[in-house]
Amino acid sequence: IVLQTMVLVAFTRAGLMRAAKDTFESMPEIDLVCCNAIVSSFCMNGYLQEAKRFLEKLPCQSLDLLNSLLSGYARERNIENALCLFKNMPQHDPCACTTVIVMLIHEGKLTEAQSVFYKMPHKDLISLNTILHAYASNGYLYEAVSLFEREMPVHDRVSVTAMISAFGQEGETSKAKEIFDQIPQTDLVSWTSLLSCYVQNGCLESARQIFESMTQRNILSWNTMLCGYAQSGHLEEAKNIFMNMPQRDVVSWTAFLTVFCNAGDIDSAFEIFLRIPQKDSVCWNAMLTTYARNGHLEESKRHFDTMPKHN
RNA sequence: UAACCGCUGUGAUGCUA
Repeated sequence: IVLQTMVLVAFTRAGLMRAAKDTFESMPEIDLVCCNAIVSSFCMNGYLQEAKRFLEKLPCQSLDLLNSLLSGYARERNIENALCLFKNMPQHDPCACTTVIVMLIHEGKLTEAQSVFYKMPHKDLISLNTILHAYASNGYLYEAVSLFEREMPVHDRVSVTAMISAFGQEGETSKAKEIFDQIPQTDLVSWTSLLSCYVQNGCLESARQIFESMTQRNILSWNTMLCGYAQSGHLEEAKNIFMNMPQRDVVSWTAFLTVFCNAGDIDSAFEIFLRIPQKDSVCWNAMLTTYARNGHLEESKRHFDTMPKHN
């Protein structure tokens, strides 16, 4: 059993689910370990109907397996099955609750997410952070602050990052900075969110200082700084960032395109647009906006008709 | 029983409304 289980697991890690399943079915005897292995790998690879069928045959269904299936449903946004499974689970651990809460938030059902949250017997830091972030990013600043200050015994970088973007969206840059200064251990994400806060509020000098003092940067931090210059029409600075960044993605290209949109330089914008690898709907829209904002009705109509997708 | 490692539920960037 042990050897065959090892083979089975090797197949699942390689994504060869068919072979894993054949291995499982050829086993003369099975035990809990190999059952768990096959079912959880079905879940992780999106074979949920298979997972469910196997799971129903097992004499005892471990909470871990039910959680795996639940997160499988959540991943493919199968709300109905997820909620049904959740209701019928013998226990709701923080992991299962958080999975459902995230799914509900994703669906815009904040009230339902809240009610799952309130019923949790043990609210761990991750579930608190999840709800905090939902408040913070949906404009419920008061609720976010109150949760953060009154109901959370401890905070980590994730909690603080949520608060920074909440304050940032409300234009409270100094409160964002105040909270940032309380983080015991900052990381790239918290630095970038403070950077983004300054950028969103047009504090380009503070943004620049933050950006320069960052000990590490990734494409998101470069993009954030680029957006700051792009949105405020700082052509030279934007060019400088764009030329010096180690890598570029669609976001970088689109941000750079908007510099020319704002400057009314349609030809340069279009040149940029043509060079964007892997165009997505946002960059198509950005080009459309460039025509529309600058009074080129005919061009914008033509561009609209060539767009692969409209939203 | 403990330590370490790996996986797993939460955080940061672009157009428009």
